[in-house]
Amino acid sequence: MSGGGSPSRTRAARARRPRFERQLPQQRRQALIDATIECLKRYGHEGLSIRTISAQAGVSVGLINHHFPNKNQLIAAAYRHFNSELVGGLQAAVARAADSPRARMRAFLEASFCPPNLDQDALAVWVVFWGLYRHSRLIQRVQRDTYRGYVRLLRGMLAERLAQARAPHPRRPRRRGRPDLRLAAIGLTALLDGLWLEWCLEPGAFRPAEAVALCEAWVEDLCRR
Amino acid sequence: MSGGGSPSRTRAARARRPRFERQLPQQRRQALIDATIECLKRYGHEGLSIRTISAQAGVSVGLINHHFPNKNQLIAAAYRHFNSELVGGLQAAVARAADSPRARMRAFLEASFCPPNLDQDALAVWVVFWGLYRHSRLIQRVQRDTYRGYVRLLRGMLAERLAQARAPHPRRPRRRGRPDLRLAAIGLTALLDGLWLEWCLEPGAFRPAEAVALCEAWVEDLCRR
DNA sequence: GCTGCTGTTGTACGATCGTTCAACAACGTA
DNA sequence: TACGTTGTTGAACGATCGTACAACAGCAGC
Repeated sequence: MSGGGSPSRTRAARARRPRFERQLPQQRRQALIDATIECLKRYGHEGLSIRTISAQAGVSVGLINHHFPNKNQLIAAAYRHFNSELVGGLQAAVARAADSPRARMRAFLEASFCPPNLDQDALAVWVVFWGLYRHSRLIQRVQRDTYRGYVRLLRGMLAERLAQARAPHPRRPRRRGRPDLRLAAIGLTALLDGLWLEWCLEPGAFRPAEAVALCEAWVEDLCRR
Repeated sequence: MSGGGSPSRTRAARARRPRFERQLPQQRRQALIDATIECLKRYGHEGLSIRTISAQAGVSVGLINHHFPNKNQLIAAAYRHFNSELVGGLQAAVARAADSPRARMRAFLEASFCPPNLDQDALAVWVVFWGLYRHSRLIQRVQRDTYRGYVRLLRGMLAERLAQARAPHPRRPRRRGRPDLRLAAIGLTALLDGLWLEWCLEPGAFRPAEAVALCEAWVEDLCRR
């Protein structure tokens, strides 16, 4: 209606709103990844459809296959992004903390039990990705690539925390039954993940601060052994 | 080919293999539920299709809607069965154990870290169900119905275990910082679930016995406080 | 203002989805 | 042996799925 019917380059024709905006591939790819995660949060596994995602991103159905070879590659890219956001956020929180093993561990735990990590929507996203894990080599590869960074971060902090606890009495004999670092890391990871899972499933069951306290108490017990 | 072309009731006609076997609704329903779980183990979320499930059960596509009003009801029934198998198995293990709080707790833990509960296939099934949780009221209802039994079992055992630990010194004042039963149950559940999850994701990372030991050490620490 | 590239659109296609339903057939009953 | 009940089949329906592709159009460079 509002002008522009003529093909001649009148001022009105030039001023009309473009039907779409071209973007750099990198930006568009990221927008599609964000839309994928948003769809997972809103609709769960059913949100993983080309049409749902493209609608969420405000683009046409054909665009996804222009930027990604197929749907699975988009999902894997979204999983990679989601994972690195988590690990990156935790690393940043640790880096911001005071320069002591105890403070770093606390910062790590508090970041783990805060938004955006402690979020029911986030659990919904994780769970769908986990459900794809067994039958998608792409997802398995992303998992292997990113999980390493998480384990290294947690293990490093636990190691320096335990080392500090022993430091005041360097010649004290190692008590029988002191768990090795490997089992300690396994246990802390389990407690952390389990609490995180429980809270997301039933946010009213306990407060995030209680989860942090439970984890810290666990580490304290380890140090006292 | 092999006889029976004639509609007359010859002996060959009567002896021919029936094209299908009628079953009681209850039996057929259970067979469909079993097939659903088997499909989830084999194909993950993609196994949740009417055709896949009916093929697994060896019946036609139409039969499912004869025994279940729709697909979601079948899935919910499968989830209910899967849950009660778990809780029932754990209860049975506890009932078989010696009559002491410590033995019961150990039996519970060992059953938790044994097949069929400790199983990668089982995790794949759980994860798909969890992915449906947020967007299916049916699944939410089943979860609410069955999870209660699990929590009650675990909480009861932990309560008697902690009570026993206090028993020898009934008049000893309650120490500062002793966690209440509520938080203790939350922590044990988290540790248990987290270890179970970790093992299923990476079965080589630790042995089931180590998981049991970690949980028992955690309970021991609780008792000593 | 024109041209070229390429990001973007939207229709079309075949496959598969959940569900329906008329017809079939197994088997208890008389 | 004939009948009636009802568990069972399998074709068919419309909807939706992922992907392909020809046409369109935004925008930089000349």
